[in-house]
Amino acid sequence: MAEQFWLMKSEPDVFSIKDLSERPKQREPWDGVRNYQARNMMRDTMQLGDQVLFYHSNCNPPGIVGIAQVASQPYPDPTQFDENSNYFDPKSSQDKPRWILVDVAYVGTFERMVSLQEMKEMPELKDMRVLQKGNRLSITPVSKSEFQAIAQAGGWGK
DNA sequence: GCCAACGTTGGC
DNA sequence: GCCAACGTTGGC
Repeated sequence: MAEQFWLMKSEPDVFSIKDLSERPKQREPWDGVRNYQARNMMRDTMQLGDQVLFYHSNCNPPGIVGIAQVASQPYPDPTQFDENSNYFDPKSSQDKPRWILVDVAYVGTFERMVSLQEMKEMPELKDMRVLQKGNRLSITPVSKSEFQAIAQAGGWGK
Protein backbone atom coordinates (compact mmCIF):
# COMPACT_ATOMS: atom_id res chain seq x y z
CA MET A 1 0.00 0.00 0.00
CA ALA A 2 1.10 3.52 -0.73
CA GLU A 3 2.44 5.58 2.10
CA GLN A 4 -0.28 7.29 4.09
CA PHE A 5 -0.38 10.44 6.16
CA TRP A 6 -2.39 11.42 9.23
CA LEU A 7 -2.96 14.19 11.69
CA MET A 8 -3.31 13.22 15.35
CA LYS A 9 -4.37 15.66 18.04
CA SER A 10 -3.10 15.64 21.58
CA GLU A 11 -3.50 18.11 24.38
CA PRO A 12 0.05 19.05 25.39
CA ASP A 13 -0.96 19.24 29.05
CA VAL A 14 -1.86 15.56 28.80
CA PHE A 15 0.69 14.29 26.29
CA SER A 16 2.98 16.54 24.24
CA ILE A 17 5.49 15.82 21.52
CA LYS A 18 8.18 16.49 24.11
CA ASP A 19 6.68 13.77 26.28
CA LEU A 20 6.85 11.41 23.32
CA SER A 21 10.46 12.33 22.58
CA GLU A 22 11.41 11.66 26.21
CA ARG A 23 9.84 8.21 26.42
CA PRO A 24 12.54 5.54 26.80
CA LYS A 25 11.79 4.08 23.38
CA GLN A 26 10.38 7.34 22.01
CA ARG A 27 7.14 5.52 21.45
CA GLU A 28 3.77 5.38 23.11
CA PRO A 29 0.37 3.70 22.78
CA TRP A 30 -2.09 6.30 21.46
CA ASP A 31 -4.60 5.56 24.20
CA GLY A 32 -7.78 7.30 25.23
CA VAL A 33 -9.43 7.59 21.82
CA ARG A 34 -13.15 7.12 22.44
CA ASN A 35 -14.59 8.06 19.09
CA TYR A 36 -15.60 5.37 16.64
CA GLN A 37 -14.45 7.13 13.49
CA ALA A 38 -11.01 7.75 14.95
CA ARG A 39 -10.85 4.19 16.24
CA ASN A 40 -11.81 2.79 12.86
CA MET A 41 -8.96 4.63 11.18
CA MET A 42 -6.45 3.18 13.63
CA ARG A 43 -7.98 -0.27 13.38
CA ASP A 44 -8.71 -0.53 9.68
CA THR A 45 -6.59 1.86 7.68
CA MET A 46 -3.34 2.75 9.42
CA GLN A 47 -0.23 0.90 8.34
CA LEU A 48 3.14 0.52 10.00
CA GLY A 49 5.34 3.43 9.01
CA ASP A 50 2.53 5.84 8.11
CA GLN A 51 3.63 9.41 8.76
CA VAL A 52 1.81 11.45 11.40
CA LEU A 53 1.55 15.20 11.93
CA PHE A 54 1.56 15.73 15.70
CA TYR A 55 -0.98 18.44 16.59
CA HIS A 56 -1.22 20.23 19.91
CA SER A 57 -4.83 21.07 20.69
CA ASN A 58 -6.61 23.00 23.42
CA CYS A 59 -3.58 25.20 24.02
CA ASN A 60 -2.32 28.57 22.90
CA PRO A 61 -1.50 28.58 20.13
CA PRO A 62 -2.72 25.26 18.75
CA GLY A 63 -0.82 23.82 15.79
CA ILE A 64 1.47 21.17 14.40
CA VAL A 65 4.68 20.71 16.30
CA GLY A 66 6.39 17.74 14.71
CA ILE A 67 6.27 14.32 13.11
CA ALA A 68 5.65 10.81 14.38
CA GLN A 69 4.97 7.50 12.71
CA VAL A 70 2.71 4.53 13.19
CA ALA A 71 4.79 1.96 15.06
CA SER A 72 2.54 -1.06 15.70
CA GLN A 73 -0.31 -3.10 14.41
CA PRO A 74 -3.68 -2.24 15.95
CA TYR A 75 -4.45 -3.80 19.33
CA PRO A 76 -6.92 -3.24 22.18
CA ASP A 77 -6.43 -0.06 24.23
CA PRO A 78 -5.49 -1.40 27.69
CA THR A 79 -6.92 1.64 29.48
CA GLN A 80 -10.48 0.54 28.65
CA PHE A 81 -10.07 -2.39 31.08
CA ASP A 82 -8.51 -0.34 33.90
CA GLU A 83 -11.08 0.69 36.45
CA ASN A 84 -8.73 3.34 37.75
CA SER A 85 -8.24 4.96 34.38
CA ASN A 86 -10.18 7.95 33.13
CA TYR A 87 -10.59 5.95 29.96
CA PHE A 88 -12.17 2.93 31.64
CA ASP A 89 -15.16 1.64 29.67
CA PRO A 90 -17.46 -0.64 31.65
CA LYS A 91 -19.20 -1.69 28.45
CA SER A 92 -16.01 -3.13 27.00
CA SER A 93 -14.64 -6.59 27.73
CA GLN A 94 -11.44 -8.54 27.09
CA ASP A 95 -13.45 -10.84 24.82
CA LYS A 96 -14.99 -8.01 22.87
CA PRO A 97 -12.76 -4.96 23.26
CA ARG A 98 -14.43 -1.84 22.01
CA TRP A 99 -11.40 0.46 21.66
CA ILE A 100 -8.39 -0.23 19.46
CA LEU A 101 -5.17 1.76 19.19
CA VAL A 102 -1.75 1.79 17.57
CA ASP A 103 1.61 2.75 19.00
CA VAL A 104 3.13 5.98 17.73
CA ALA A 105 6.88 6.63 17.54
CA TYR A 106 8.72 9.94 17.62
CA VAL A 107 10.28 11.09 14.37
CA GLY A 108 11.14 14.71 15.03
CA THR A 109 10.16 18.14 16.27
CA PHE A 110 9.73 21.06 13.89
CA GLU A 111 12.15 23.96 14.05
CA ARG A 112 9.05 26.06 14.42
CA MET A 113 5.42 25.26 15.13
CA VAL A 114 3.01 25.58 12.23
CA SER A 115 0.08 27.19 14.02
CA LEU A 116 -3.56 26.64 13.23
CA GLN A 117 -3.70 30.28 12.25
CA GLU A 118 -0.95 29.80 9.66
CA MET A 119 -2.51 26.62 8.38
CA LYS A 120 -5.73 28.49 7.69
CA GLU A 121 -3.75 30.98 5.62
CA MET A 122 -1.98 28.38 3.47
CA PRO A 123 -3.80 27.91 0.16
CA GLU A 124 -2.38 24.37 -0.16
CA LEU A 125 -4.37 23.39 2.92
CA LYS A 126 -7.75 24.83 2.07
CA ASP A 127 -9.35 21.39 1.76
CA MET A 128 -7.65 19.91 4.81
CA ARG A 129 -10.08 17.99 6.96
CA VAL A 130 -8.96 19.40 10.28
CA LEU A 131 -9.54 22.95 9.05
CA GLN A 132 -13.16 22.41 8.08
CA LYS A 133 -15.71 24.09 10.27
CA GLY A 134 -16.93 22.07 13.19
CA ASN A 135 -14.40 19.30 12.79
CA ARG A 136 -13.58 17.74 16.13
CA LEU A 137 -12.19 14.42 15.04
CA SER A 138 -8.89 13.74 16.79
CA ILE A 139 -7.46 11.65 13.95
CA THR A 140 -7.84 12.71 10.34
CA PRO A 141 -6.28 11.62 7.07
CA VAL A 142 -3.89 14.05 5.38
CA SER A 143 -2.81 14.11 1.74
CA LYS A 144 0.83 13.84 0.75
CA SER A 145 0.86 17.39 -0.57
CA GLU A 146 -0.69 18.72 2.63
CA PHE A 147 1.85 16.81 4.69
CA GLN A 148 4.72 18.14 2.61
CA ALA A 149 3.48 21.73 2.75
CA ILE A 150 3.25 21.61 6.54
CA ALA A 151 6.60 19.86 6.98
CA GLN A 152 8.25 22.50 4.84
CA ALA A 153 6.55 25.31 6.76
CA GLY A 154 7.86 23.74 9.96
CA GLY A 155 11.42 23.73 8.67
CA TRP A 156 11.50 19.95 8.56
CA GLY A 157 13.92 18.03 6.36
CA LYS A 158 16.35 20.78 5.47
C1' DG B 1 -15.05 30.72 30.81
C1' DC B 2 -18.00 30.78 26.68
C1' DC B 3 -20.25 28.43 23.33
C1' DA B 4 -20.88 26.22 18.59
C1' DA B 5 -20.59 21.88 16.74
C1' DC B 6 -21.12 17.35 17.09
C1' DG B 7 -21.51 12.55 19.22
C1' DT B 8 -24.00 9.57 22.36
C1' DT B 9 -27.75 8.09 25.21
C1' DG B 10 -32.13 6.62 26.28
C1' DG B 11 -37.24 7.22 26.51
C1' DC B 12 -40.84 6.48 23.65
C1' DG C 1 -36.06 4.67 14.46
C1' DC C 2 -36.80 9.42 16.15
C1' DC C 3 -35.13 13.07 18.64
C1' DA C 4 -34.48 15.79 22.99
C1' DA C 5 -31.27 16.01 26.47
C1' DC C 6 -26.87 15.78 27.72
C1' DG C 7 -21.73 15.48 27.47
C1' DT C 8 -17.44 16.58 25.08
C1' DT C 9 -14.26 19.00 22.08
C1' DG C 10 -11.52 22.68 21.28
C1' DG C 11 -10.93 27.42 19.35
C1' DC C 12 -11.38 31.79 21.00
